[in-house]
Amino acid sequence: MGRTTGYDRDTVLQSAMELFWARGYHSTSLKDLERVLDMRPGSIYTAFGSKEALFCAALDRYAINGQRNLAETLAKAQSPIAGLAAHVRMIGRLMSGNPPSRACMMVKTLLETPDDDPVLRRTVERMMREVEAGFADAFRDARRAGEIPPGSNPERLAARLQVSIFGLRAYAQRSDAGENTQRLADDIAREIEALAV
Amino acid sequence: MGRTTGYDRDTVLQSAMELFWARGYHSTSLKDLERVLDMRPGSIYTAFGSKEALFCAALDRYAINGQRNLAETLAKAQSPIAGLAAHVRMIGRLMSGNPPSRACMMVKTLLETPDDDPVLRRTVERMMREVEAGFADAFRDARRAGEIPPGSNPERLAARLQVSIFGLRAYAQRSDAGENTQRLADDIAREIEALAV
DNA sequence: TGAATTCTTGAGTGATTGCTCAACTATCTT
DNA sequence: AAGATAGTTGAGCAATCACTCAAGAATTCA
Repeated sequence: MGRTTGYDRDTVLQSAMELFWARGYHSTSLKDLERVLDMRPGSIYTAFGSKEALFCAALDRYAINGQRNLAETLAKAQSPIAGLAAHVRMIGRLMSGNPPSRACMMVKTLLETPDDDPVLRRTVERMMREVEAGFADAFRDARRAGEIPPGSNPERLAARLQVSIFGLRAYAQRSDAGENTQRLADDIAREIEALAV
Repeated sequence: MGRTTGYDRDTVLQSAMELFWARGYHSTSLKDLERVLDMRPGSIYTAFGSKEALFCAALDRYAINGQRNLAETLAKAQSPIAGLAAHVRMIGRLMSGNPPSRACMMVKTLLETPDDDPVLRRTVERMMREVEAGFADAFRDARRAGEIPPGSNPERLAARLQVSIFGLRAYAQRSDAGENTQRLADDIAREIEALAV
């Protein structure tokens, strides 16, 4: 009973994610959020508690989206290595669309957060560990299947891949990156494929 | 004639650079700057004009530092490829010291600046182009000297290297990166060395 | 229909932002 | 010593920040 909410929580979270992803945490004001979410401050605060909590919920949505994308690409691919290479090529293609930002929202958050931030920093680092662990799982699968040499180190390869993707998407954020982004994504994908025996 | 300045401009710029590098542009307030520079707002404004102009001067100092480091490493090295590999290994070592931030100040600026920022964004992108051009010069030298295959593409290799360094330093910003940073730097250095015939 | 409940509203909170400027201080020249 | 010049000071400005809360609106119960 009582009055029903006049917004759809999922839609609102998606909009918040896009805004935060584009502008970052500090550069996004509550006025911006009020406009984009079409909600008044009181409603925002009863719904999410604080700007920080809303950001965390938005970041969570972003991370879950990314994890689902990776899982789907891996599932569709003929092999783990082919899947990882396809994932990187897809990232390259995504940059040509008009995403809120070409840079990764997790990296943006990592870089604008002080080392000892108890909430945002811990949250984003946990998410990064999960993504990295997902890569490591795929490399482990590849090793088990004999797709890459038995001496390969999945954790090491996973960290190296995350570095490449972090870098690719930071580079892509340059407004003068142009066609380089696609080519770099392809170069990185080829490096992954070159791991196969 | 007239009163002499009570501060050393070079020292002040160094302090400003360290603060901005650590905290980023938006999260650094003038109160922070007043404390770290030991200057009152009036002095800061007569000396630098605005927070943005001071940031640009600090960023310029950062970029010049980096360019000098690269040039010195390349000059000391036995070959261009050896020099680039040494540069990457040096970056890995720098992360173990206590730099204001493990992430690159240029990347931090790129990621916290809107696409159409007329000052900060154009400035940082020009700097990135210069660094990338420096890498390309070294790869061109290597090709001319026959150190890498004649069919190598210096511009492409330079972009790929910049991506690796951007990524490495973003990864290193994670407080849980630990010894991975050193190992990743070494992995990247080996990839460069593997280009040699 | 009216009480109970839930959600929305937006003016307003104190704190902080980047920045200014009139008063003041130090140094130079004569 | 006195005037001219250059640099420093810090109280304070308008704007903005994240956030609050009393009042009003919508819905469900009896």
